[in-house]
Amino acid sequence: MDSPALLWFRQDLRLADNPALQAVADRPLLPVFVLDDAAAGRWAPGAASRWWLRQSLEALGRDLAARGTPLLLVRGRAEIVIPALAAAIGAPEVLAGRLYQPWARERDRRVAEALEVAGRRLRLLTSSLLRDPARVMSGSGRPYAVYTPFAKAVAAMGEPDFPILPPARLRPVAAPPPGDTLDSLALYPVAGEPDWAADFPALWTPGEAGAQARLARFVAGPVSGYAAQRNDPGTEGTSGLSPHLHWGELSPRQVWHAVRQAQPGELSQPWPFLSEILWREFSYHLLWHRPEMPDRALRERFAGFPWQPDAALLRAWQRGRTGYPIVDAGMRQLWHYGWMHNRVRMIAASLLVKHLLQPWQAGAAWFWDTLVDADLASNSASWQWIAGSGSDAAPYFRVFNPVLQGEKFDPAGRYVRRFVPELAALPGKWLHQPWKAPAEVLRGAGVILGRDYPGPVIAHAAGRARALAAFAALRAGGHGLGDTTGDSMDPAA
DNA sequence: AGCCAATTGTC
DNA sequence: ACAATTGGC
Repeated sequence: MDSPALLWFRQDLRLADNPALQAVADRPLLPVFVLDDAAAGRWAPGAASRWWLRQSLEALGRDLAARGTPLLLVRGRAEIVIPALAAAIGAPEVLAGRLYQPWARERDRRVAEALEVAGRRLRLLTSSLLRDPARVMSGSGRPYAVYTPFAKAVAAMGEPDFPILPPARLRPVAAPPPGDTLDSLALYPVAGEPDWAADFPALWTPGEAGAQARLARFVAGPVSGYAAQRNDPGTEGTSGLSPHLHWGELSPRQVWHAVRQAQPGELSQPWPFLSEILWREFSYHLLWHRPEMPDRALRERFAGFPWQPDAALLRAWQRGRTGYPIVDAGMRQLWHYGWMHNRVRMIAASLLVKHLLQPWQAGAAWFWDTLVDADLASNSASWQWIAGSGSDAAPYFRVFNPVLQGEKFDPAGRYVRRFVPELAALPGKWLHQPWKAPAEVLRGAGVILGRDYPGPVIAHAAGRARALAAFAALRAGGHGLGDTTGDSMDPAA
């Protein structure tokens, strides 16, 4: 069989362990990436993701070109572009890794239809998850709604298959059609790298080689102390693999087996980390079975939650000016590096939805634009989890105390001092609650509250009480809330 | 993978 | 006095 194949790269920007690439065998191959923002709509990649994507496409293009099969880049509607390319090279088959976002599922259906009209077909392979979400079902034959039984079920399916090696060589098609340039995809808002990304390269190396290097570094060190170190935002205790996994520069089973090789034997040892991989799987499981997850609360009850949308409060949170140092450190780390430590994501998200009563969708939208690892499944599931509106969510009455969380997880203050430098000279005792510091301590640290650093946007006790009252009103089935802010009431529908 | 106030336990 | 535990939110 020597007919050419079209290999459609989407969120599997790698050569190793790529089932679609393996399925091509040694047929002539045209690799293509299509930037189709119109199909994705609101969920087209955000700014930080586009920065990443541009670099990753550059890397993939280099890797493919080195094997004699340059990557074709095209801007446009996939259901037009893909069938046209398949026709141009006479490919009976288009191969791609399966996507799970609602918009992508719709689009794949349209692409498949357009191909079938011309007697061709779209073959989708599982390449970005350990298990296909449709294949994991509870004993009752229904999808899982709770993480723990889901994780147990996936673990009980046994270790995933070993990764596939990258192909030794690839054959190009005889006459590749012309494509667009990387620049013309306009993944950067202006020519040259955007200035907000100035420090991204210090932390990130997008592309398959960078992903492999990051994985190797993780399994050589942090993975062994993961259970203890993962909650310390001031150290590199986590893997930092999330953006690589999002774009599929690495597959979860490559990660799984690298970790298993470092920690063979009982699954319980590497479990704290592998469990995070399974949280990602669970998020995709939820997205597949509950496609409304990015937009609407999974718990019906929350449809009537009395959120109080407020542009100024949202902006203070976005800019890292809430007056809670651990939260502000996180929001600034996010802006600076396109990434935030997971522990801090929970604290910052909790403050936004509980103390500030801002709808979780507003927080999710900000993360979508600023995170290099923005992922529709993980982002939506996690925001709903923290808001209490998700399947298997944290109960709404769990309200993080940002002072206690800061003291518990950043006891030495390394993290806050790094990202909130205006507080760097404050002694540890006051670092997580500068408004309580005596005047002479503040003076000694060179801090004037309200000028150099804001006071707390809301007192913790008041914010907590208001959040619990809102929740109580919800439980009582009422839609009103006896708040004192009057006209700012605006229950989100 | 919560917080907090009340209660109980220990010196 | 203070720590550990508990139950409601």
